[in-house]
Amino acid sequence: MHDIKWIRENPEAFEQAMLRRKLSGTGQKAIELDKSRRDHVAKLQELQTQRNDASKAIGKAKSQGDEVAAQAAIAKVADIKQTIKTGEEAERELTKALNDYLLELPNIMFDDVPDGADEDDNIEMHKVGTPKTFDFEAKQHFDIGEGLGLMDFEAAAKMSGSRFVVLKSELAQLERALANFMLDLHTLEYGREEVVVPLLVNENALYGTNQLPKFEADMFKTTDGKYLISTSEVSLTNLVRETTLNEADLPVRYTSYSNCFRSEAGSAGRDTRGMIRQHQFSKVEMVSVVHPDKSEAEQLLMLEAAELVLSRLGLAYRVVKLCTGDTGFGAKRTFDLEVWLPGQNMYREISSVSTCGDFQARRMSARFKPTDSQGAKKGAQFVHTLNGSGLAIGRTIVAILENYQTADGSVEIPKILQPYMGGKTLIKSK
RNA sequence: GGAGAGGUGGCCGAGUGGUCGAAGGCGCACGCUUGGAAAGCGUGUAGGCGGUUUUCCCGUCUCGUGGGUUCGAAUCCCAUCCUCUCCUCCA
Repeated sequence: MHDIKWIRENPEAFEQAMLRRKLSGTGQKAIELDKSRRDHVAKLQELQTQRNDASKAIGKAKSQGDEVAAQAAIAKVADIKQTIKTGEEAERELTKALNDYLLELPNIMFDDVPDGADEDDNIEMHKVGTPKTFDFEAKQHFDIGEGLGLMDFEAAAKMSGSRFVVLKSELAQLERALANFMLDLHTLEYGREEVVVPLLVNENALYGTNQLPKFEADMFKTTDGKYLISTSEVSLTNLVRETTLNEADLPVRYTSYSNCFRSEAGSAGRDTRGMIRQHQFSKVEMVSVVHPDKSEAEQLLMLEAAELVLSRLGLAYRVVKLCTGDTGFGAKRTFDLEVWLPGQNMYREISSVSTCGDFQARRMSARFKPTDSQGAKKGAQFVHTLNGSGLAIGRTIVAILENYQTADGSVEIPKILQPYMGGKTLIKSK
């Protein structure tokens, strides 16, 4: 969420920033809403002052036993009452109108985010590894998985419908091995705190990480008004909701292995086969809560960690910087990691690392108290939040199947994962 | 799910309609005291919004949250969320 004061003081800059999001006139609209609210509040406060003065006079008169003066003051204030009541209602409405509007405005992107319409305009930053080729025709992951008899979409469809999968034996084990491998990397080498989070959250949490109000359709809602998280970014970031941290506590670095649930309402027809796009998938997530001066560096650190996961798995990938049209609602800048999939013969997104500035922190009131050079604490400021996948497990399984497939349909197990798979080196075709 | 209790400032805790944003204590900050420290003494110590304008001040709102009653609500009423205890259920 944006600081209305900042919009007020920098209307041109704000307009320019929103134009990059294909939105025009937003700043002006916000300022109008704010202006009518403030004008109203000023008037209302004037009335409240009158009422309060009169009420104090009543109290004073009563305590002195001067009933006549008290009655006079009561009469005087009686007609202000109704005006104030309607005025307070109007204030609530005006405040809500402004707030609702601000909640729907996307974050301001960094200047270095390239202009562009969609993913075709993303900028490739660098490539690592050589895309794998085979002297046989590379299969897609679902053919490999089904061929192994360890990936069952039909069984999943019977009980759950489309976009679910059942993994068995070594593939089920692979899921667990990947989670452990990734969590070890993030906790042992990057000092992240491992967290088990709620998968079901209330709507406030989702306003905080900006899934709401705009993207309700992407989520599953329970009958009692809760939502299944679409990413554990939601739960991890909300750990600092409504808190004021000490500056010395920063940075806070979390990681979590969790299931994620997406209704993917708008993606019918895309990636209908296989595990690329599922209603339920698992992911190891990174979330950092940092001092505003440190968020640039933190995003690079997160990116590095995600890259390390891929390179240790021996997977070729590239890093792209998302263009304006592809950058998410809450992000100031996003880097995607795309892994090479021989079966699809293309790079596919496997991780996304975003910095949100204070956009989410404002929404969930996550602040810290700065300490000056004398050690004295000054007023609270908003923290910066970042999130990144490290990595999406389902898609990592896809990548391993396609990159480590062999001519006879077996799949080699990447060296780094073998200790996590009981020393196994190969998932044998039956 | 049933019954009960409770949610007050950084913390503990008073306050059941009137000058209460709120006693007292703890903590913290500054000062005095001291060779230094402790103790002691003194002073100060919530946040949001708006105005003024900036290092001073004023107004307003905030005692879980949202409504209501009232000239006036931390105090009364309603709803709601959360916590605790007991029962039930259960992994």
